[in-house]
Amino acid sequence: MSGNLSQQDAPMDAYRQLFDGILSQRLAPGTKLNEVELTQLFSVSRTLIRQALQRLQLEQVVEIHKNRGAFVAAPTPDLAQQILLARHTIELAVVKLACQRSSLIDVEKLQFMIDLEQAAIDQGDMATALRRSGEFHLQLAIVAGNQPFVHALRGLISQTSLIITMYNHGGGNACARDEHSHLLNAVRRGDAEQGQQLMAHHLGHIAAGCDFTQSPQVANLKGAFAHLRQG
Amino acid sequence: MSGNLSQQDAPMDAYRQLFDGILSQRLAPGTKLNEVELTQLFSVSRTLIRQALQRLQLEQVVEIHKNRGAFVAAPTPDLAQQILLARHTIELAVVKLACQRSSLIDVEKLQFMIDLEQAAIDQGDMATALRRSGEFHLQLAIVAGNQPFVHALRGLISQTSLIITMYNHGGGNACARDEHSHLLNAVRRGDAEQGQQLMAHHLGHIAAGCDFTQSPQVANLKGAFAHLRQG
DNA sequence: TTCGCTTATATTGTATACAATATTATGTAC
DNA sequence: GTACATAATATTGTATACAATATAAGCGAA
Repeated sequence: MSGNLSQQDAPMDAYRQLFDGILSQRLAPGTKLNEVELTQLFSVSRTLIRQALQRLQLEQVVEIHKNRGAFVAAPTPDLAQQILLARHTIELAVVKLACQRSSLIDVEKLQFMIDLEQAAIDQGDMATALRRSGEFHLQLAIVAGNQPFVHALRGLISQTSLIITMYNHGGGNACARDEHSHLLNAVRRGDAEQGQQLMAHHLGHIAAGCDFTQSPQVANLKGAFAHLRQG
Repeated sequence: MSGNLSQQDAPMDAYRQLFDGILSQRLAPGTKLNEVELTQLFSVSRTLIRQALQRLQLEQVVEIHKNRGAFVAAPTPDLAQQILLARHTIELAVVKLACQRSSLIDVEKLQFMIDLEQAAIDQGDMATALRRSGEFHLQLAIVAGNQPFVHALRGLISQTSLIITMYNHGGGNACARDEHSHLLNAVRRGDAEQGQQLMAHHLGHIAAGCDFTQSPQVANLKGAFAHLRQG
């Protein structure tokens, strides 16, 4: 049903916790990810922590500096624009494929994800909304049926979350629901032309909502995972 | 000058050996990569072998099945076409950027890489030629100045090598030199339109050279690395 | 023989131990 | 007090040891 990269593993656990922490903006860009702290937070050995960190690095969400440790990535304005351009290129191709291939079930699932995103928005939980927005885009790539696109977008979408955390100045993301809905309508009708146009606008809005002249806030590690400290 | 992903490390060593082995077609698709055998071949501990394998997995060049081990990836015909489509999408964008941004030094380096590839062809070393062909495409992405494209293409190009190993039936790749040269000419002139057209043809030829109706040859591990066995 | 079961071996998964490097703290000279 | 050198600490890098799983071998019954 979804990308089957060996689910339910123990290593996956630390990975997903960190991944969600980053996408939900609990882990701010630049945050140092101390390995032993993470072992205590997740109750696994450093081996698995390091696996998770390496994977996150290869997804470009974490930077690892030799002998210095791992940090949540903090894309520069220049890199941020490269990322958004890459998304533009890939997602235009994705939406075209999705328009050509999507089944009824695909559309239903996408609609469900839009509803989930909206629910988060209604509750004022913008962090969750942001994460679900990303999941919608990724699902679109899955529907498109192109594994390399899914793979590439997984990293790019996560990085976009970091970009929004760093450079977005409120407001801009609220219109996301309508844009996703309109996008899905184009997919429903199989109107690739229209779908691509909407996607281009949508991604353009993300970029437009960002101010690439000022910099980050760096949170601390234990604070971000306070909710799962037992003691 | 090139992508600076921490060079000269010990872990990099095992990674690069395996990577080159795959790209040079010494390691055939489907080959089981036994961890202890690799420790002996490369004289490092399993820790580093596993790191290398994980990285190769995330580049989609190796598949790791839980409790079963690592195998050189063997793309199905369907996946192969997805990969070539992804390359088409990304590399058309890449060549456009390269046409807009390339400096004189960039062009010289690209020309040098074409010469290297041709040298390998002249010596009849098609495996090396294939690897260098891939390096040319990757360098083009570097010149284009888009890090996500570089990142994505690294994996896609490697996978293409596997595809050619599995499905290509001779001949088709010989025309590569001229195609790369023509491509570079378009970049020199900054003619994005022409560059994209040539790139589309070039990638089309790769696909055209493949017969997706028959399957692989699987080599053994020790044979592929016989040249570095000290004994 | 061949199928199925049981046991032995091999291989991978995870945790720990040790080594190398970087960071911080301490103390002394100026 | 500041700057520098040196020592103590903390953190990461790598190798090994142990656990869990899968694979292969042996064996008996149909």
